[in-house]
Amino acid sequence: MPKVGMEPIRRQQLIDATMATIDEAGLADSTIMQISRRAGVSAGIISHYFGGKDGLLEATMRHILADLGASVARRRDTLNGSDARAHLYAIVEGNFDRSQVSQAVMKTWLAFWTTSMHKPDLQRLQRVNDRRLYSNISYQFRKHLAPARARTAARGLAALIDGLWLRGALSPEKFDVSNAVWLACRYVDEQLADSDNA
Amino acid sequence: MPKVGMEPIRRQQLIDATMATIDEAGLADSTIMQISRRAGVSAGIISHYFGGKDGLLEATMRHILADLGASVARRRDTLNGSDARAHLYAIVEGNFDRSQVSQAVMKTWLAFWTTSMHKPDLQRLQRVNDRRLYSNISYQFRKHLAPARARTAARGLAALIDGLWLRGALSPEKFDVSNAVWLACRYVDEQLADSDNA
DNA sequence: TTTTATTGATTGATCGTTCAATAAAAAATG
DNA sequence: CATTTTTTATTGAACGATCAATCAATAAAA
Repeated sequence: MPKVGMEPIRRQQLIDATMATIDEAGLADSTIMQISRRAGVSAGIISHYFGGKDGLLEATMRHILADLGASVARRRDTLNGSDARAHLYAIVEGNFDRSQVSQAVMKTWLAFWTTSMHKPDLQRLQRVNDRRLYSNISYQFRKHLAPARARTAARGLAALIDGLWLRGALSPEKFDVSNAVWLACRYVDEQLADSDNA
Repeated sequence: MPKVGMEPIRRQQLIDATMATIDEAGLADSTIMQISRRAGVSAGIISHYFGGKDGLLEATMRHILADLGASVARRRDTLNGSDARAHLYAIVEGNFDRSQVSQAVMKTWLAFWTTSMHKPDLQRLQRVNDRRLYSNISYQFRKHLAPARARTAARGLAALIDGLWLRGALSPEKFDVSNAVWLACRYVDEQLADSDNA
């Protein structure tokens, strides 16, 4: 089996297996033996490629964060120079991208949020992502709203996105993604409409 | 030390110690020895009063859920027969009650959310609480909005509350509770204002 | 003397890590 | 082209550490 250039393949297999295992058993009950077995390799491989279980978990979180960033960036690249509303819509839609709303990804996200509270490395990762979402939203709102109002609108939209996403993750029912996107976009409309009055 | 009627005292001590330990080390790294040591008792006591570690965790979650329910109920009892807006404000304020926004409680909440995804017992608890929040909000909105619009407004407000709360929990900065309450109440205002148009 | 409350060492099981052994591909050699 | 040699990839048993649960012993109140 050994062939050169296995590293990126194994890394991806193990990251996928990690999310699938977390989806099935939860992070607390995910052992490296379950993960490696699902990936079709031995347990020792994990320490070889990731230095240990912690390294695998951090790599998995980085992978999810990169996916989210790419989902948003992809949609925003299609509208160069469009108005703020279109950018805000793109941000909302990117956050509810297909790659972000599978059971496995949502459960992994939540598990990492919980874990990151006590692990500085993961906390830093989570925070960078959080600030980026807020900054992007805030920047767009500032095009139409005074700074203080833009900050408020950005806080509200970021919270609404996270909240819809969280409730979708926790609910046993199927996550109605298009309804969540619609709700968040309506919030954008309401905030921008307020710029006429005030 | 042994005196009759120790059970309720010990149970409360152990539940408090559980939240404090989760706050400090996270649920994943909270052992029954750490918890019992913090409570000033031996490890064996936990199995004696709660049947095991799982029983202690479920009792802790029940305790937090009861606190949240009481926080909301207390505020709503003071306004018998008031209008929908006042009830919705009370629900918002109850969800951001002092007892719900301490670091220890927020970290415990998040840990239980994550765990509940894989433990039917905890999932049922979490779900009952979730439905109650939504039902209460939805009922109030229906006084002023058509059913479909009331449902949407309720989904939005519930998500906004959870999202603000989640971002407050995850942020390293101090949770600006009054700002969160204000933001959620503004959302209530906007939804009720829409009943004039449409 | 009886009952209630509590202890904490022991037990059994689980898990992450390590590392010497192995196997296959790639490179070197004739 | 056939072979040996080297490199790369992988295995999985053994080890050490950790933890939840148990239960016989203990101590204080009733």
